[in-house]
Amino acid sequence: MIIDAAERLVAQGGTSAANAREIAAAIGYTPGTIYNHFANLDDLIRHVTARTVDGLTAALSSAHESDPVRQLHAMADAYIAFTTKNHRLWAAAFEPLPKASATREAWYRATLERPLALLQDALKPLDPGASEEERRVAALSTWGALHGVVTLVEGDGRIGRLDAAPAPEMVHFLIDCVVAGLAARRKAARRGRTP
Amino acid sequence: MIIDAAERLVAQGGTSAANAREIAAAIGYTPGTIYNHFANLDDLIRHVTARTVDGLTAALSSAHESDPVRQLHAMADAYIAFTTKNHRLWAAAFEPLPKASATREAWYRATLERPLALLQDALKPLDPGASEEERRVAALSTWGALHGVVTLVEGDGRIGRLDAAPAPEMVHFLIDCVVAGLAARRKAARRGRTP
DNA sequence: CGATAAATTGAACATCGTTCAATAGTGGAG
DNA sequence: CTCCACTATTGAACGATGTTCAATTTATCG
Repeated sequence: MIIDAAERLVAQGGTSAANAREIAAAIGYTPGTIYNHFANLDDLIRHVTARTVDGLTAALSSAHESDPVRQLHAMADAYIAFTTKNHRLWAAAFEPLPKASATREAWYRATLERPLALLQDALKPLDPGASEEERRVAALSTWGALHGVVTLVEGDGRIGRLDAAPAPEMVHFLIDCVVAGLAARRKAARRGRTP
Repeated sequence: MIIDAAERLVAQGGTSAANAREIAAAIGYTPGTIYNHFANLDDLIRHVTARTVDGLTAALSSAHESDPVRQLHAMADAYIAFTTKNHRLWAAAFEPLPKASATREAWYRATLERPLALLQDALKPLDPGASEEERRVAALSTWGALHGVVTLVEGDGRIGRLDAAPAPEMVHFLIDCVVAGLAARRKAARRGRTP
């Protein structure tokens, strides 16, 4: 219930709108109550973020294409659609925290791994010879690339929101680049094996 | 002088450490003085960010390689070196602002365009047939990709700081992907022209 | 020197996260 | 039903923060 209210407030007005007093008012309680259920506000917002990441995982899961390359593009489209639709929630997930939250609970880290695993699976047909570690790096890089583009184009930061930047076009360009890069790597590996 | 102090404080402890009273104390003045020179703290931090971006521009400018591909990799290295060395300042540049700073002054936008132009120039030899607009999209995408990787690996956000992620390796992988992607695009264009 | 302009002050206000003794509510045992 | 242990909730408080502004100090120049 508290998480519901906090999620709604973050989605509407960002983390600054999700302050203790507003959340409490939204559910008909007082600020003190929140601290009986969460260590502090960051803890609460982290639960909201976990939900957001789960939403992204679901969005990525709904992309189904037979061709591996089309599958990647579909996932990129789903990614952009999700982050633009929930861009306040998404921004909250990447807000720098005043004090780096030292302890990262296992359930939270598992949540973060889930969308990464989807991407890693989607990359598998494109680079069958690669090791698991190589594929993880490729998946992380690809996720980072998508994330960076969305941040630059739609971010609310002091740098973000560069105008006239077509996010979908940029993301598809990068996906094509990753596909080409993996193909080149595979070709290089074949050449190394049978010279 | 105020900007100097604010920059030092942000570099040490992030934007939360650069509050009005600390900045004032650092220069031997009182909080009120700051508001005679800047509209508000965000305005001040934006000036700090502009300096940071100028620093990145300088860092990217110092990369000089004859081979275009090596040039890109050198710039990526310079990018990573800069953002890790100044990662508090860099994080401040991408902090989501409570209220989206509506008016973006011309001088500030010019500052943001400078590193992008460097990247755009470096991409030119790799895709000579492309239009200026295509190259801008490619440069923006590449910048976004680098930015996203660094954010994921070194970010202090609720998602960032995924462990065991080697940023340099990821960035070089992405650069190779962009190179391969541009080569593929060039090849496709040639095929289209002389079938 | 004296008057006008500019810069600086310091106290105040509102808002925020957070704490905690006091209070209200709940669910069984006798 | 009564009482008691326990839990949940409260609301007032504290400290820190961004910001304002009349009063005061400092600088400038005729």
